[in-house]
Amino acid sequence: MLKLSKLTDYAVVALVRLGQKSEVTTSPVLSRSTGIPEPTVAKVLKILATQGIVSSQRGARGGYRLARPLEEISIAAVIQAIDGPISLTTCVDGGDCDARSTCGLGGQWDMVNAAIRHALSAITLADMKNHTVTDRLGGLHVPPMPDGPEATA
Amino acid sequence: MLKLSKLTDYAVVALVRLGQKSEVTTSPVLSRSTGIPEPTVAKVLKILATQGIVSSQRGARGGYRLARPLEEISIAAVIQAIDGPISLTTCVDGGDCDARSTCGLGGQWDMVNAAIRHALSAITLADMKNHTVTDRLGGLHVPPMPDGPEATA
DNA sequence: CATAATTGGACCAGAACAGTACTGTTTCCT
DNA sequence: AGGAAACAGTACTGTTCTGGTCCAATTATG
Repeated sequence: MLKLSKLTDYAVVALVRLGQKSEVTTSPVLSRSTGIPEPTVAKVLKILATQGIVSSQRGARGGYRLARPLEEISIAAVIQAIDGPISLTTCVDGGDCDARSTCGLGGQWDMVNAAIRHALSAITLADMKNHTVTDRLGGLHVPPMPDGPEATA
Repeated sequence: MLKLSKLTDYAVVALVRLGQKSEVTTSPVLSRSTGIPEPTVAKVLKILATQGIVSSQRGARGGYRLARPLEEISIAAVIQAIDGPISLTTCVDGGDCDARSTCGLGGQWDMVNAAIRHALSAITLADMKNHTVTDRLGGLHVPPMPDGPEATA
């Protein structure tokens, strides 16, 4: 379906929320403020920590914090952190393709991959937060939450 | 992994090959000329027929034929035919998202989806064929990719 | 009209993913 | 110090989806 994993979706949500507060935040708090199940959000944060997207603080009073400002994190980076490399086909450069000699289109997919990657790299998490481009949202859309309507959990 | 199904890859290969002959072609013939297993190529063509990408002729002496010239078929169309709609998340407009009220980013993904769709719509099957870099099959070299074929509209 | 060729649709097996749970390590607070 | 809180890593389970196979409907041909 050419859809990215739900984990990635969660990652973006959590990261945007995380970018709205400067102090470290724990998984349970993030879970409550985003609506994502606690184990899942914990898993996502864990992965993001290993990829350097967020920095973690262990121990009591620990939590997670954005390693970079939202403006510096592209959607592509998040996708690559969670879902792995962005390669539409297995026929990428270096990949093994048994029908390579007969398929006739060499590595044309690289062009497509590059296009996708470029489009995804141009959008940052800040773009996801600032509702700049999207007034055309016909449906229900959420008010731009002032600042953490939870935090006092 | 943000990769599309192998079926889609096969579809592109089969379509490009199909575009190189004007008469109707059967699945077995296409299988032999592409290297794709017969049942698989048959399945792919079947799906493409239902989506109107190719026209089919049942019965003896039947086969498949391109419904549109290669130049008129975009990669996006093929992907949508095989993999379904291009929607990176389930949170698209009209989709059901239980965490919609809390995720905080309304339908920002639509912007990302649109970017992807645009990038994919700009590449046609003719672009996949016409290509001059098919000479280096064994090597891994990325085609000229200045800044993305067309992603910045 | 019978036969053969070919598409059309349904079915089944395998893998990949999402989600959950558990255990271990680290750090703060009392 | 001792206990509690929170991250880190691993393992497991259930579900979904892709990929592949088989049988039925259809049509030209002899």
